[in-house]
Amino acid sequence: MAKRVSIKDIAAKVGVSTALVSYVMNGKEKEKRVGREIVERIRKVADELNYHPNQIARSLRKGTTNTIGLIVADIANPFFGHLSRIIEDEASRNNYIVILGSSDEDSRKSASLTEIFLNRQVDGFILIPSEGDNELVQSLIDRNIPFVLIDRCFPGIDTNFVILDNHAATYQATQRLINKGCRKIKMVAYNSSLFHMVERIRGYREAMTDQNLQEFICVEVINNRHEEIKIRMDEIVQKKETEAIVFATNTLSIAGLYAIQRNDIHIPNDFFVIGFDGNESFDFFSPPITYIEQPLLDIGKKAVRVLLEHINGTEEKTQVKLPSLLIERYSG
Amino acid sequence: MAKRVSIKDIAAKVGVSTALVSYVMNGKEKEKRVGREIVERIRKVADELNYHPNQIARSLRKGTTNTIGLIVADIANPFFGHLSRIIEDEASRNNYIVILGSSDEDSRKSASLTEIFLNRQVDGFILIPSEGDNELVQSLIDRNIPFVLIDRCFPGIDTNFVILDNHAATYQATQRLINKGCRKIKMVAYNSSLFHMVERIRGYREAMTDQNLQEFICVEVINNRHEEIKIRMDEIVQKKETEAIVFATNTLSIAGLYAIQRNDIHIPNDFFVIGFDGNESFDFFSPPITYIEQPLLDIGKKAVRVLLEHINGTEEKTQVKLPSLLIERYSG
DNA sequence: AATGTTAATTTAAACGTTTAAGCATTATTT
DNA sequence: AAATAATGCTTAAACGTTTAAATTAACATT
Repeated sequence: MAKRVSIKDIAAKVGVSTALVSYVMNGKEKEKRVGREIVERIRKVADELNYHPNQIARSLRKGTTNTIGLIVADIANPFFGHLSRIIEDEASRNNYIVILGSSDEDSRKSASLTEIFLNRQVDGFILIPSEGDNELVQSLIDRNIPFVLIDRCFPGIDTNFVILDNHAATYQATQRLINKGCRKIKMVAYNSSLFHMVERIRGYREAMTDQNLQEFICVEVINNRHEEIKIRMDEIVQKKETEAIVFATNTLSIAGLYAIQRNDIHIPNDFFVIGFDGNESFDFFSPPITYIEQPLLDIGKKAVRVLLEHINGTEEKTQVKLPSLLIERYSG
Repeated sequence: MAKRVSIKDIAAKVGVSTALVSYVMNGKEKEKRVGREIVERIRKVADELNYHPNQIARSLRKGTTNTIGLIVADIANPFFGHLSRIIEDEASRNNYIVILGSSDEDSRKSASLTEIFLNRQVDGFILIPSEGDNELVQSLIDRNIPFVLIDRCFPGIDTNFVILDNHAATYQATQRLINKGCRKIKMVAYNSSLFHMVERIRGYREAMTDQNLQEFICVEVINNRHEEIKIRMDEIVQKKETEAIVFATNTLSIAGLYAIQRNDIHIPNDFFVIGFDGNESFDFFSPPITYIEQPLLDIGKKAVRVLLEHINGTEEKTQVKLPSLLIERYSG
């Protein structure tokens, strides 16, 4: 790579010190009282030489990189893909860029990614925490590093977060099924202590209890391993007595739909189904799937804004819980 | 943020110059002949103080950031999401990180993203070029910046690229339809001069011509604008005479399936359909959709490897064309 | 004429690394 | 004993910025 034009080159050509060039390039010519015609000459030469500031040097000096570290479970998952795009755009509007890492829901990977990103001096994090990230999150707090959790949070730790009102989401979905006359309603969830999962299960449970259906409460819990999901899902959809299933995540919904297809089950005749998060597949399944939709745009934008406020020194924690929207179709 | 431990702090504590610390931290203690016990003391203190090197400083000094700029059309699109994930992993294995930008197929955006990334001194790019990126690509060449194009390339410009054998892909798909007895086979493609689109159309055309069906050749061309796609797609699927459609991209396939659903058309009774790129939706559509699959893993890995070779000084261009796989289902 | 004020510019340090070059000291060869 | 080599370390510059402080020049005020 040909070496790039630096502030020195401009200074030399104009016959002036680098300080002046820096002032002008940063629009501080008024504040620093740089002479009118010097300003012009610097601007002109910078233009001629096609000067672009070296952000690395700038970052080293200023101690700030205008970079956000974004850690998601898996960027290949469209749910996180969408969120990332929204975050990217909102960051870009504020002159930040995003460096990206996928944790695969593995707390060792998220820890390793945060360290790598910190070595690169990111100004803060947007983190989708994995199970067991409590320590990581606590250590970020201890080191006074700005961050905001999205999608999930830790009730015992006082952090910024922007999440869905998960309890309300599954409560509403379950209630809809009850209103349709279902009694034996199941929730299929991950075997996870993460708060969003706990809350989704609690929403389902509470809806059942509130309608005096506690005896029918049944939460099928699955470990997040590919083979296991498939086997367990087959078992679950095969059970004759099931009247309805609420899936607790998008991947579980998809896996469930695959199982339903595999086992030649007919929705809504055999039982009802409600999915989680939007997905094109929900539209093409027959019948189209009723699902709980998250306000991704709001979550992403808010997360960036909160993060930037904290990067800029805000101390009080911002904790946002956003409402879901039940998209009503023919599967439940 | 509490200020981090630097090499100076270690040097001070051990009572030695920063040079030695640097050597040890970079595993050059043999080469630079650092004393055995000094090495140990430096290691110990670094550990105690929990030293992590500041990559920004390192980058400034070395002129290399171990960062790849990845520009895709839209990270929210699972096709690019998958590819990004593969690239992220392969980069990570080589100690590189990825900074990400979405161009929205807009050549002004890709130009602006490349500049922003260059200011941050990325070592090279993996670029999914947009229509009109010829200039951008040429300017990267002129400035001697390492990059590799994926998914698309410019036949007139000698660059690295890793792409699908697009011609073979649609040739094969079209031929399958012809073998099934179809004559009036359409291709639905974007109105784009990008090479992958041109090649996909050419593959279709050639398959038709080779079977003496040139009189039936019909390429429906659509501009990549949301409303237009919807309207045109409705028109296209409504035409009675159509016997089969080959969609030229994943988004077109999905849009086509939506139109088919909207217009209450039955596949394969009304006509056959072959889609492009895998998608869960293809599995849930009834019937499951036959589609052209790209070897994403190979594309992503190869792209990273080629890029790293060029970052490390290789001069000759690497141009890779990978074969597609036709996933045969019941829609065509 | 001395002093103070203001405006315009330069100087130089700092950010945290890397690394070529230099300098002692000790060991080996002649 | 002198010359040479090997060992182990330090010095200091460099990367490209930013910015507080110093300097200079011009002008205004006594």
